Amino acid sequence: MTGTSASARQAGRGHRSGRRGGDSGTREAILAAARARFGDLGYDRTTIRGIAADAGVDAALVHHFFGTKDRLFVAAMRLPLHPRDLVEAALAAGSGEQGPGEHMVRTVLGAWDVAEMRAPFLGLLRSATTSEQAAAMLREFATGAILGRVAEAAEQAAGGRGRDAEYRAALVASQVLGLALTRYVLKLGPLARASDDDLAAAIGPTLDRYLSGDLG
Amino acid sequence: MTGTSASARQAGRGHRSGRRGGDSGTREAILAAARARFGDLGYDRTTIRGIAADAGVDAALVHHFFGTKDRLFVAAMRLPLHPRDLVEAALAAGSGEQGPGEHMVRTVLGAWDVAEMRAPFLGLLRSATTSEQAAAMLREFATGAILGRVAEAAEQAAGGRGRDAEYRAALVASQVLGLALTRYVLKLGPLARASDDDLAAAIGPTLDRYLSGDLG
DNA sequence: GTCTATAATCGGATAGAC
DNA sequence: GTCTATCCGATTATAGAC
Repeated sequence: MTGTSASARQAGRGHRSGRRGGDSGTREAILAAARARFGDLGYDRTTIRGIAADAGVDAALVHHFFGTKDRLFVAAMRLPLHPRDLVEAALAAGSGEQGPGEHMVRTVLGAWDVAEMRAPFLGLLRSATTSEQAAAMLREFATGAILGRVAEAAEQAAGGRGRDAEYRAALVASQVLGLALTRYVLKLGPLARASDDDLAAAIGPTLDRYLSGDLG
Repeated sequence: MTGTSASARQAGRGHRSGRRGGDSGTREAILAAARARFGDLGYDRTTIRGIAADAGVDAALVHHFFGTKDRLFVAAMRLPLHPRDLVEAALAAGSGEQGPGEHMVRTVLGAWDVAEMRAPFLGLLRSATTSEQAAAMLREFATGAILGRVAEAAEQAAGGRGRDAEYRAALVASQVLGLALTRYVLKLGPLARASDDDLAAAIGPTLDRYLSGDLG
């Protein structure tokens, strides 16, 4: 569906120019195919054979490179960015013109638009509901990515009530993951159709309140 | 995990008293075991053989009663209540003392506390990320259950902007499903620990705003 | 590095005896 | 209604030849 069958050549190692002793590009092709398959189908329904077919190689080769399916999953779901850097990068851009929450929603939506990010996100979300391993990865990413934002918000906002920071971060995660689930996985019509602007305007204030507002 | 192995006798048919010609209780035992397994593991990781073992019967009997795994899933995920009735029932209780959103959060949390509801919810949520069939069922339930609430809210609130009702309902669904995902499936610490009161106070106003507030 | 076997399970589904 | 026996397909993973 995300059709990246046999592209993505010349990934690493700046050595000379010809092919090195142990790099023909197939490893990257397998990784790309795995990302796409895990993203579309989740862990359970993705097969090594299917990945190998997409990459145009034999199934045994996948094992040769990555060992088990578990290890391949971890390698394929690795993001090109560290969670914290994702937030930091988005944070540097346009700070101040709008509420932090609105900016955060735009950042999230922007990340989902990049193929190299969307596939891992989808794969993690689709697999986390049945695989404890995937759940742990998503948990770590969600809290790791959001806690940084929360720390900053708590810094400039509250004076005393900064110790429910983790609770506030979790509330943000619930809304952000809920949006991802309903918009990209469940594909609820109204949310799938909505523009980034509309969603930012609608959900941004919610995050602002979770981050630093009065929670009753 | 939800241990209901061989209970739940005498479910239907008010005929006389002795066992009828085609009802020995095993059918209900299979259904109960299926509910528990689908809820804990999702569709893919649940096996007919495992369900049969839990119910204390042979695997062939499961097929005899329900045919295919798909049909068994549908039967097991059927709620004891119609979505609309769920909202209506919760609506009738305490209306007026608090915001509609806060009441809605309490209703949802209350439903998740009842075993006969939690298992289907979990099963639907766990399976919807990889099965289009399950996704359709969850989609239908989520929108069906929430649209009634929205209709009522739109009635007493807005005068003109009542035609983005489906968009508002979808926003509510995103937060409610996000809460379910993070609290019951992902088990994010702060959300799993939080009390019903705290969650209602924190999330209720969000729903109120989605239902009838200004969305930018 | 790459592929051909092949091992070892496991899962859904069916036929048919009792 | 219930179980035994079985078919058939698919999957992960490994050993080893080229």
